[in-house]
Amino acid sequence: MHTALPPIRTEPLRTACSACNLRELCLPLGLSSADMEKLDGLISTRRTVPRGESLFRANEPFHALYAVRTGFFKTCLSAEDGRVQVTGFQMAGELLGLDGIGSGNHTVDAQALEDSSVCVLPFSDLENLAREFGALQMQLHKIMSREIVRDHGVMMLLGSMRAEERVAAFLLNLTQRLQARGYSANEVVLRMTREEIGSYLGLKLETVSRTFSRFQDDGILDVKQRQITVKSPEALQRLVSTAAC
Amino acid sequence: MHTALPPIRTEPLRTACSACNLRELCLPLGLSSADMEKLDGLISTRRTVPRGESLFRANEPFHALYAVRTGFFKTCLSAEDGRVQVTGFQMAGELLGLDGIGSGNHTVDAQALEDSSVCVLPFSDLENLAREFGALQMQLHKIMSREIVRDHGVMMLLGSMRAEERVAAFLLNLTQRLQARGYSANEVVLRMTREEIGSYLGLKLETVSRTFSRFQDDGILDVKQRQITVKSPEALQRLVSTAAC
DNA sequence: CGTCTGATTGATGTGATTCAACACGGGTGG
DNA sequence: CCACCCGTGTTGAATCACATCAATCAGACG
Repeated sequence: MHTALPPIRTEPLRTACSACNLRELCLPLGLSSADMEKLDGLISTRRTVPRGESLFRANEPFHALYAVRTGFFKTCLSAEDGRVQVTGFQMAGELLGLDGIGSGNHTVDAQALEDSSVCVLPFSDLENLAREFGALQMQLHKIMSREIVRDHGVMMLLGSMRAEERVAAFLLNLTQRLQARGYSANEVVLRMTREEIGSYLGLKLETVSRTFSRFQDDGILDVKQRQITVKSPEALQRLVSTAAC
Repeated sequence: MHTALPPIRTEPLRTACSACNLRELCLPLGLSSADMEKLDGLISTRRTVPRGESLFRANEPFHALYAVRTGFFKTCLSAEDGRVQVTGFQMAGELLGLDGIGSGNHTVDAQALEDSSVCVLPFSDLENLAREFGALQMQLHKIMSREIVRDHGVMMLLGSMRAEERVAAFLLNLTQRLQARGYSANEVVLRMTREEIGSYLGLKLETVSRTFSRFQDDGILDVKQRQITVKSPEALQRLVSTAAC
């Protein structure tokens, strides 16, 4: 410990991909350190998004993908008639904006559910870099493919699961992703409202609330507002995997 | 007209991408003719899939994407507990297999609903070619992105639409895709059963059947088994867009 | 011509929604 | 510092849309 002057930059030194603690979860996964340095050069901008603000909105022109550094987002698809569907929740290391590539315009709103920061990945630069580095290209393709697979899972959930199973699957998915980021698998602080969970799961907020209460009665969860303690992950797992029987 | 000997090859000359009538709907979209010739070289194999057979199955290793040349497919996701979700129906010009890129294994079963044929696109070759031709890379990214957007639309459908709206949206989507391929927008021969439609839409087959009947009573459709005549596309459109009101 | 799969239709059941009342907690302003 | 308020969450009762169960029908096919 030294007693020298305080650092001149109050802002912390910009974390490079190569030094980012998310590199095993994010775009750089599988890249050599040489390739990763090239990727560092690409990320010239970062952006902070205060809670409640949008990172981008539907119909805005698409220019970049965004990698969540810190915080938590939701993506919403809006229908002409005003209905809104939450299509996903994104946490650190996950990519936002893939929906915009196809048409050149974003198709969903990405809103921060808590104060958040993202790395901006200008897409044409990313494509250029991907053409140079097969590993980056492959990783990008894998990420897009996994998003498709995730969506298929949600389709299964929405198409054929009952409320209890949906909520159980949602909680398991959330805890697993948090665990991969070094958090406890049993303690979750929900960043979203019951209504947002319901929208994602195709349920009304009352049904989500009731299901949480039932899980608490059954000793599976401890629910204190948004503070959830998973007392029996096994029970949740049983609910999703033996659902039809 | 000449009277010479019959052609030596009974098989018709292989259609190249550059000469394919699907090129405006398929991967080659937007490629220069020079690029398209390179793509021709990539497609060394074609495959026919008889009705009822699988093009690939979940958990099989992923090697290639498939472009539907003729016919009709469904993709199914199976849960451990035996439940099955139809995740999509694919027709001429559409790509199959994107789900397999992420893990290296297919995650769904792709089954032909009628005798079909596909172009086989070995994925590593495709990635190599995409690295050479920015236009091909861009087109591949767009196709994957559009699949994500489509999935989001299905999530909206499954999450917040009622049975009538789901069936109306399904029929509209089908007729629009058929129309883009030169078929009538009013006459549809369904290639799938009521049960498969129901699985896709998150409904039971009886509900699908009843909804068809109701549409017929309302004068919106003419239903004769799998032969559907859309008498009022406007009414269908109204159902999906003014649903919440 | 009988069999079989897929489709239709009706009667009944039920899980989720709707509507409504109330509770909680965090923030603001008197 | 407390009263009030507002967004959020919980809970109950009634309702409804879809599922379930069951019978019958229509074509396709051997």
